[in-house]
Amino acid sequence: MPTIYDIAKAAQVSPKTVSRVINSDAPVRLETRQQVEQAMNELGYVPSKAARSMRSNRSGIVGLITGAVSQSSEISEPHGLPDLFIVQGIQRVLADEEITLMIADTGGLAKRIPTLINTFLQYRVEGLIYVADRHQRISLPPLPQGQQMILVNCFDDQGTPAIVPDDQKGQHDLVLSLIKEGHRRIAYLCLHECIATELRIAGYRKALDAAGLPFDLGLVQCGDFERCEEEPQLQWQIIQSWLALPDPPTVICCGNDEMAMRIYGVLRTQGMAVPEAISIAGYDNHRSIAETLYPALTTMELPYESMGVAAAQRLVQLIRNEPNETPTLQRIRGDVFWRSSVIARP
Amino acid sequence: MPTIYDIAKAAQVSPKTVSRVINSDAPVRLETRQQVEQAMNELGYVPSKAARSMRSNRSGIVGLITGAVSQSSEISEPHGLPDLFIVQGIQRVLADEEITLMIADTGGLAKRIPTLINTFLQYRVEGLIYVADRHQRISLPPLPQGQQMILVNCFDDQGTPAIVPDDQKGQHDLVLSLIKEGHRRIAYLCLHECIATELRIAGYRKALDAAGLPFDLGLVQCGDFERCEEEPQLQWQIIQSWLALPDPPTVICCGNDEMAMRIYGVLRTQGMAVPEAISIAGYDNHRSIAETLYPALTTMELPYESMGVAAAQRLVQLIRNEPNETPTLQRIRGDVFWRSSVIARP
DNA sequence: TCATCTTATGACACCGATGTCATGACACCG
DNA sequence: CGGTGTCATGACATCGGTGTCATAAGATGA
Repeated sequence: MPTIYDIAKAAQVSPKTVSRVINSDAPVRLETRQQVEQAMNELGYVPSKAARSMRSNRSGIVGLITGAVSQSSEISEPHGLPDLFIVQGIQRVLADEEITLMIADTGGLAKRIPTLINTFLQYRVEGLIYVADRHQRISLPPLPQGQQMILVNCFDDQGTPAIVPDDQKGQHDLVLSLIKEGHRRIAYLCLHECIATELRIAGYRKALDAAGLPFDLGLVQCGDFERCEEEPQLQWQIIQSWLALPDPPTVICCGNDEMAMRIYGVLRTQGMAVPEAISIAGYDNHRSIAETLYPALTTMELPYESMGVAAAQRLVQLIRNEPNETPTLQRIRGDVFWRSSVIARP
Repeated sequence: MPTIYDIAKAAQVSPKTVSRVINSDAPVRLETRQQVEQAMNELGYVPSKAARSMRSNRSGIVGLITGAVSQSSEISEPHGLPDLFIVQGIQRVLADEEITLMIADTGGLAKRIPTLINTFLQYRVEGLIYVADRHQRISLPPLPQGQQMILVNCFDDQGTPAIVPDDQKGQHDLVLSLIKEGHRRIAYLCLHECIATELRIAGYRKALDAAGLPFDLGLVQCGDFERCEEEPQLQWQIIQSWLALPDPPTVICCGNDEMAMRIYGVLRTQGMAVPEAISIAGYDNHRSIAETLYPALTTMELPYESMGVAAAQRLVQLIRNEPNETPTLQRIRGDVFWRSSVIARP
């Protein structure tokens, strides 16, 4: 691979002049410039980032650590695939800023994180992004002074800037939409206990309050049995108990789209049509499920891509040392995706 | 960030001695080594890859280009998500080799490829990987002499080493499994015309031949109507025409798991139970669908992770200049995942 | 005791860019 | 015509490591 010296020799100028042509940071006579450009084309010159970043102290690299990427291949669990969209959002922003993204993944082992961070530090990354596979509280090892970092889909107690989904507002908006369509008795088949579930139940309750509807604790049940053999029966038991109520629910909100998909199966096995007999709503807007299900699923978007965009923009601000008044914990809102699994009630 | 000179000064040795401690490539007196190590710990020394790779001419970086990553966010199409598994497989191998992966994505625009390659060349990547979002023939711009590259999920006419799924063998094995379970009339609702479809139909036919069963052209139909409004009806028409045959099929193979999922919906709407009335098989082993559907879907795995592993291993071989006798086009086989959507026939 | 070898360490140049400063050729002005 | 300013270019040092070679101290053997 030719160097700037090879180009200089071929164009019969000094290396510094070649540098000036590349960076156009000082005037170069047209004729000289053309000679240099010709030499670069003929020799196929590509400048070395290593040399450049050594001199300028700017690597142009941002490092991203994610735990979810390979988790799914090791553990046979619902995989946290959607966080790919977070990476997409980040990429889009960074590409515009001419920043290169390096991605490392923990393979599900937290103890690998220090090693990964160290690798990134060797490349003198200008910033770090940690992406969690689900909304959670985390604690990362301390970084060198001045090293910027952003947390995505998680947060810590050290005040590191963090981008999380607004789970409370999300469930709130979804339930409010259902109420607007005339639903009064809204059941919630939630996920196991976790931060998202807590926030979403709060949002669910707030929406009912806002509409002046009573909060019925019996209508909120955990429907997540970790895909065990008996899951369909257990879920059906819950639904049956709801249907036996004097004032049964007209719609069931599910903890996520996968659960909604399984509830479709359970209901159909029992001869109940969606949405005619009962409406179903999901959460996540996991498109390969929500759009493909028949009928297509009404759901609340988990705004992964927007979260990625927000994270990258905030990191760029930090790197550029631009002032910003964003709170440490930045909550990103999603939209309701209204499809045919919910029908209006008079 | 401290440099090797700072460590040298703190430990009262020469920079070269510090280098020797870091690389353990020459004997250092125990006492000296300890001084150096202490200084490194105290100052939080992290060696600079830029400086290192400049001197050693080895970047330790491999570049990966993928078109699928952001395609899904721009175009509302079935997204090529599963190729994330390819990246996982690659990562796993490269991590063991202490190679860092840089990922760039075209955002679905082929014209961005030269720019992305150029960026990677600036980092002096030791190898390049191009990952396509579906099995296809491609043509990439020429690379500098000596630059290694591997194609994944695609191939070209220039003899670049390529890793593709063995679609023919895949469909063949799936159909053979169905035959072993007693199915004699096997319908195939395939995807639109493409390389995978062609190969899979060939595999389907070969399996029938091997079992001495006749190939009935009428049992192979394109069931892919690109999610248009009328898709369910059109699919039902095809299925109805099959059921009206004097010797109707007992199982339908679908072009992929998403299609199988939609066929579940169509059949149930028409009051046909899966698998009692008719068995269904998919393709891809897209787990969030195949495992979540009720009943769970029998399907042929698209061996994305193995493809990633094979690609990375082969690239490492090329980089290390190790001899290998692998053919240019390397076909990777997947397994049949037998679940409850297919029942045995007497 | 002196020549020879081994061990541990340092001096110095170099990888490929760029920042700083110097310099030569002109143009312009008084 | 000499002083000043601008333009285009080059010489040289530098970023943070490592390869090459030199060298001093101690070990070994004749």
